[in-house]
Amino acid sequence: MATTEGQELAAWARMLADSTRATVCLALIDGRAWTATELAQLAKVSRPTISEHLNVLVDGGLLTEVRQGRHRYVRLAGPETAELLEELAALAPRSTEVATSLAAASKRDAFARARTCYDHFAGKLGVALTDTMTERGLLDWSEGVAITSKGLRWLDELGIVVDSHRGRPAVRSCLDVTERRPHLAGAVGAALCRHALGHGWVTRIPGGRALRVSGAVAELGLPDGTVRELRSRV
Amino acid sequence: MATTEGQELAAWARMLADSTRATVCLALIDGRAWTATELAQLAKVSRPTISEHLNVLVDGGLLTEVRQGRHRYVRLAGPETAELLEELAALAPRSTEVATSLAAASKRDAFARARTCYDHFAGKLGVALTDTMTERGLLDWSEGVAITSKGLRWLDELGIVVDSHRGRPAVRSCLDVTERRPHLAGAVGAALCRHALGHGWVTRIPGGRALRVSGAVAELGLPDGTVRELRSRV
DNA sequence: GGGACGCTTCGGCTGGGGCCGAACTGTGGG
DNA sequence: CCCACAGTTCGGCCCCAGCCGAAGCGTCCC
Repeated sequence: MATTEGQELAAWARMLADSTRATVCLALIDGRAWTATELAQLAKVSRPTISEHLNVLVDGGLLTEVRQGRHRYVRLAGPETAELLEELAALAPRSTEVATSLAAASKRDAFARARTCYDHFAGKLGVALTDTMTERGLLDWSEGVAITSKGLRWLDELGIVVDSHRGRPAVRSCLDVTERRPHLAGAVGAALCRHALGHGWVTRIPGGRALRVSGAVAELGLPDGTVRELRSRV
Repeated sequence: MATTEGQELAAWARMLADSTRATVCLALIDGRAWTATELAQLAKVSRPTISEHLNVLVDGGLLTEVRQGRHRYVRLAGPETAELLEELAALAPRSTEVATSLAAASKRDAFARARTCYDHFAGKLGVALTDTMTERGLLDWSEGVAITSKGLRWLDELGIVVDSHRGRPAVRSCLDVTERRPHLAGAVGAALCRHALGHGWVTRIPGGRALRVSGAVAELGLPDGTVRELRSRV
């Protein structure tokens, strides 16, 4: 007998139904490739254990792996996967955190201010950049979202190369979890993020997806006030 | 120690990680309230078993229940839940169905043509209705989606009452799983669906979410050609 | 070649989750 | 008042998934 729709959904959900695997997947939303040992440390389990978990996730199509020498690198299978995980993580929170430490609060602040969502910008930074690009006529939202010829010229002037392989759409809208408004995703979103990271306009804050924003981020055309706000309080 | 984000996500996913529970949730996407016994029959498990599963889902916030006399009615907690399930079910399909029976094919056809997505229309019908409303200036997509004053007047003329309680947005865009284009959701989408069902313009095909479309659906302003297409092949 | 290192396989332990039948509770109807 | 019926609780069964330590495999580097 054919597998029913319910069985398929259950099989899929089962991949995330273990806290070790869920932790791994959430960590991978940063879009980078992690080694098995790194993930074992993160999830606080032994290497044999993480090895099995990664097998499950790769076999299930949630992750892809690249073997390089004696290393096993895994990453999320694609942007759609990351977006779905973001949504799930946002919808799951029945955590009624009452007393929060100062450290946790400032961490959450940094997360809300600027972070990566898989391979593009999110948080206040992501939304502000999207807004600015729209105001400057670089994006057109009349029918979904599209990049204008002016937008393409702008990318060119910045020296940003967009590789839109495998039919990935150039631009795509992605709902921001903290801002509840759309930010820019797609190949262009990824290219902008890669460019800014490569030039040190933003840098990753270790241990999470949060970003530290430097003044040079103004190169992306953001208003001075916005840049100042994004940089305040470290 | 506080529960980590990974544990929360895992706890949430665990609700769907059982094929019986997953089957139940998918059945409930039709937006109706089902009794425990009905669901037990559907999922082919005993009544004690379904009772426990429903406890899990209600406690987890995925379902809400109403007790009426000796009956226990459950339904999905809300439209967002339904939409998330739709997305998950659409992303999960690693089913490589090769040989499909004629019955299954015609069933899938009916499903793609017209169905409910929780409490609003989906499939070709949902997308066509959304397009028509947009062309006639009843919806405005310049910034997200909104209903125009002309749209409100149209609803009034049809005698459709929109109850937008608990701050549910009047209109909302929901990605159609089969058409891969947005269709109308939100309180207005629900009201249109309820109205059409109530007047017999569409009727449910038993055993699923698919709808049978009558010629009277033209009352919603759909072009003749579209109506004919939606009605063809039963 | 040999040792360090990243990862995997294997065996065995353990807990928890899903399932049912039987018995129980509570509601509704004649 | 008694029976039919919806749903629940209880006890017990079984299976599987997650975990680890020990041992094995393959790669890199000196």
